[in-house]
Amino acid sequence: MPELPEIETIRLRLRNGDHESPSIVGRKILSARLFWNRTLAYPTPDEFQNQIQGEIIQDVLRRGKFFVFPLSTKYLLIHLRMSGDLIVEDDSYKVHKHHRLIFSLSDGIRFAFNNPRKFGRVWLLDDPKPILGELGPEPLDPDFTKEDFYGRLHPRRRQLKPLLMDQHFLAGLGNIYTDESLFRARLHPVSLASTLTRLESENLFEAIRDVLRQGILRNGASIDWVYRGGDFQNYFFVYRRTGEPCYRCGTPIKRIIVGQRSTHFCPNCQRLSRD
DNA sequence: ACGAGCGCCTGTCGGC
DNA sequence: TGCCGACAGGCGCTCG
Repeated sequence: MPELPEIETIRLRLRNGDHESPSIVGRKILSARLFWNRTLAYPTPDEFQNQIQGEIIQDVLRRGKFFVFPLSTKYLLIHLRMSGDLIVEDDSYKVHKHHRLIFSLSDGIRFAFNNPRKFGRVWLLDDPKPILGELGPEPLDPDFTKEDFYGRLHPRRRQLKPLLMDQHFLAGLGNIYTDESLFRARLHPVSLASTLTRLESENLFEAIRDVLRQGILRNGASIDWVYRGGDFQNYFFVYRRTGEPCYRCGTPIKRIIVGQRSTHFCPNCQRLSRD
């Protein structure tokens, strides 16, 4: 389920708690149970079990699509990849079949990494920089400006869609929010980045920020069997609307494959400008 | 530098 | 009912 707005929604629930589950901040990790070894990117299962015990969760942060948990002496990083959720529940519950890693916390509560497709990864590190330092800027960072964006975009001879989804270029966009951003900016997904005018680049920058902010306000999107509780899926303009009329001009929304991914756009509103 | 192809996984959905 | 292919919010790896 994971793009920036969904990760942010889960982050806020973990940090602040809600009517169903308490915050995990300030709680001690008593033990960890691993159900799928390859969930751990680093270190080994034995080292992980030993090092995590007794650590206290200091905060719940986010960088791009990564969850960042500063602990007493280390950093826990979690990436959901294509599916999954982070769940706080009573430790006496029957273990769900897709739970891959469970942290038992104080007061009979547990913190579970649910990951049906097993693509998600967990790191326990002294220093998160080697992983997080590779990421591009945070799109919603107030210090990230439209001039910065143009400066990064303009030198690139690359199609817009795969460039925007490249986490080294910009951190947080995935398939949904990229398609929605390009529609709002009226840009064709395979236009080359280097061909954008300064104005087009600024429009794209603002579109990305608007879409991400709206996604967060709606608590993310919930589609398929991975239901999250957000409702941004009801406000998509193009994503998974193949054949349905464009809300702006009525032209049927088109679906093509770009960079191995489904791509949805309005062939009338989003014209190609290759060179 | 860039794009295409593929692997990694489990599940849903539609067609026959 | 079952089987089969297409598809799914990600990313890292090869290979041209």
